[in-house]
Amino acid sequence: MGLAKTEMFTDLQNEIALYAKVFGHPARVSILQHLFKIDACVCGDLVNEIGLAQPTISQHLKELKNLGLIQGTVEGTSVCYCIHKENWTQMKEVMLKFLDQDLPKSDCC
Amino acid sequence: MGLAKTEMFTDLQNEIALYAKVFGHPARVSILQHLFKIDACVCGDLVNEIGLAQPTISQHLKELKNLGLIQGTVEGTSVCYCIHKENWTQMKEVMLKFLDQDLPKSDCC
DNA sequence: TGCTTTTATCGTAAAAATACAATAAATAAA
DNA sequence: TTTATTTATTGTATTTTTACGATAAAAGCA
Repeated sequence: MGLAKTEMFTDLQNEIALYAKVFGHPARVSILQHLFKIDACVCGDLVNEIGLAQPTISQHLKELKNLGLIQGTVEGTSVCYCIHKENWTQMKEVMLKFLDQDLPKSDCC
Repeated sequence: MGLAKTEMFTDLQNEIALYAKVFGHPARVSILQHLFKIDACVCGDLVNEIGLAQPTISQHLKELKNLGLIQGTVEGTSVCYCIHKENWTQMKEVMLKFLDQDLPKSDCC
């Protein structure tokens, strides 16, 4: 992207945007859905599950890990990933507060 | 961004990603928060409210409108924008279902 | 009609995101 | 130690996003 002028926005606005940006790609949505679905760690089968090259998946996993939404533990030659429960809950609170604002009762335009 | 291979993902995954992408910039988050805050239409003061150039704001508004999250009606020389209530509610349902999935009870990694 | 105000569009420079081949790194197995 | 397996990193071409100056378009006012 071009350079977003983050300094002119509040911390909350930037935080919401950062979370949203990581959900802004279907591959990462897919990875997260898979982690929820299997209800456990994913050890290595993500590349087969999603049809992207291994470096691409690794890059997406890194972004999710950088935001703290998933965690990975080394298990032999492979790495097991799962949802970071605490951080996911914290993210959810922030996003729900943004999405769940009261809509105006009156019709204006 | 580079080209996302949307054809290899489900409609839902692409829909979630599209909504998230539009929230993935603090300026658009700010615009939406302002629309909620004033609980009415915004007619022209968005450029002063947010510190970006007028064409930039116009571009962000267009993206929000393209996704149907806001609507605008012409009012003289200015245009009044507000949240599109039905579409916002629909978007919220999709996003909440994604964010509010059950976390695994067991600690795996 | 001519001028002002407000918003949209066009064009474009700069920066970021995406995808993947090539390669490195790390661990297990032989 | 050598080989195999799995994941991370590097490098890079392509595309998209962002921001804004310049300009057009649309409506009100003089």
